[in-house]
Amino acid sequence: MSSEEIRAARLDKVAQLRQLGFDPYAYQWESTHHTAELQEKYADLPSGEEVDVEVAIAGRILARRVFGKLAFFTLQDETGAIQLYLDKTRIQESMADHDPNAFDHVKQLTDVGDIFGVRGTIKRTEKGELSVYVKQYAILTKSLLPLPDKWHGLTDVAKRYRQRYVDLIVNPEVRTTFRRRALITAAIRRYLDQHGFIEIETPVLQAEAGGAEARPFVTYHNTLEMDLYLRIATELHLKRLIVGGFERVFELGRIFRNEGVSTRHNPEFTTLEVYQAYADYRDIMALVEGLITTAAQDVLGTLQINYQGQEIDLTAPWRRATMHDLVQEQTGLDFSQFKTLDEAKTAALAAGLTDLDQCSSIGHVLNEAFEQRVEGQLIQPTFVLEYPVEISPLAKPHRDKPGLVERFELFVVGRETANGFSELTDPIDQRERFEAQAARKAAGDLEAPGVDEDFLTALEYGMPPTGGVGIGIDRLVMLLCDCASIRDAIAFPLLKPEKPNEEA
RNA sequence: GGGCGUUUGGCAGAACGGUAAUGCACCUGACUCUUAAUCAGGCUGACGUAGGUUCAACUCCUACAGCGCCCA
Repeated sequence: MSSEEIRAARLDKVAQLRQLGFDPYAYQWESTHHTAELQEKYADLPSGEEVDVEVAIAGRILARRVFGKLAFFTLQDETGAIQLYLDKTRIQESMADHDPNAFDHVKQLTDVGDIFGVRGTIKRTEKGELSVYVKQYAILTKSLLPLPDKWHGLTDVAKRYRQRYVDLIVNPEVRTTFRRRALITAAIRRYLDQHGFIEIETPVLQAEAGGAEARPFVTYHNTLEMDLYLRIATELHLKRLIVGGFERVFELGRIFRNEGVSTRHNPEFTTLEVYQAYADYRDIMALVEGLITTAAQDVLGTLQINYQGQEIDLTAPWRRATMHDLVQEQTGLDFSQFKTLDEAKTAALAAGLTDLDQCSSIGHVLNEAFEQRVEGQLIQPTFVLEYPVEISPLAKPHRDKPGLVERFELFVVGRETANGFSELTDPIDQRERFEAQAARKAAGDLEAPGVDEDFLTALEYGMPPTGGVGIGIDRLVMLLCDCASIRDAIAFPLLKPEKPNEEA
């Protein structure tokens, strides 16, 4: 039978239900329990025994095993599943008032996929399966479309992302991931709240997208008749709040970058940015350790995690090493010895590094060496310290090391997971760095932002010494939920439309 | 953006260039302890799109599209 015919057959059952006086799209149902509660509460009930308390549950029918005068359904709700024991004699007796043929109807008119509510007692069957021994039932929502194969499930990844609702129904571990994701963000907010931080929402629509280097999405405001950009970071507005007198602020929110899509990149993703007045980057590193270990401990109950077959130990304190030392470790190159860009490039090429044409400074070459040789090696959590000023336009110069800034990035399983620094508070220095970026923008660099004059004005009023950090929440969720792709950590990742639009 | 791979019904999954399997689902019947229920019978329905080669294309070629992996 074709899917159209299956759908038609189910629509016919909808009509039959209405004819019998039942609403196939009910309005309400009162449950007394979730399935997981029942499974836990009656875990020790011996086989063959019944408990004479009445319970009510609801959920989706995942499987049907129907006999002549007996049927077993598997009912799934948000918490798990339980078997329904449907006995003809009992059902016909209990429902005699409003449906003398209740048992025949449950056989004829229900399908796998329907939303079903039942009331009954608890019984463990003789074969040992805890069940709700049904007295009354109601078809709460009739399903028209068949679910995927009960045994093989839905494995086509594209279909899983496009029809996440089906994925969630048939792949329980997907629900675990998103439940954990919610617990992780809740744990983060709780931790920050306990440490005196407040969350303030900053604008998504901006006249100038700054605070990072990335191509923004452009949109248009009709009545203002102007282009607006979706934010690429929350940094500059949160720092304005520090200028305004808030000492501990954060925002956990969505940002948008008009860049490629991959297993580690989605165009919209979630970051946490935190700013703490009177703190420097060392204070912030301790904060990051506290935040992530607390979230992991709260949600997973352990700091020993397995990510895609690798054992990761999140126990703090984490390794701290400078970018220079790590690059030297992997390549033998000592970048502090180089005096000119040419010298650095020549040595780097000799060491086997590639694609250095774009590098416009020694710092860029160092960063390239780091990305090519070091990043992927940093499996256990590692803070990489002291970045070149050329690639860190918002960080404060290092108090002891010229040419470097007080910045760290956290790497776990070879991925950048957090990026923080002692924030630059000198408005004159900041203007020079903005102008260097603006020059690159003018030269055609699509990722370089322009000068944010209002932010400079804010700095001229004076920002206290401040430490800040951004944490990629999707990547943190990937790590803690063992997701191979960022698309497994985002409920509805961006996908291209399956068929190109026919219009214009 | 480049390379490689992949795309077969609602789902899963086969097919030396020669009639497009099979399982689940679906339909009919039997069945009061099943849990991938079983047994008997049954219908239906698909080769991503557009071209090309060929007597003949799911199969070979080209382009396009979606998805995946690797690289940028």
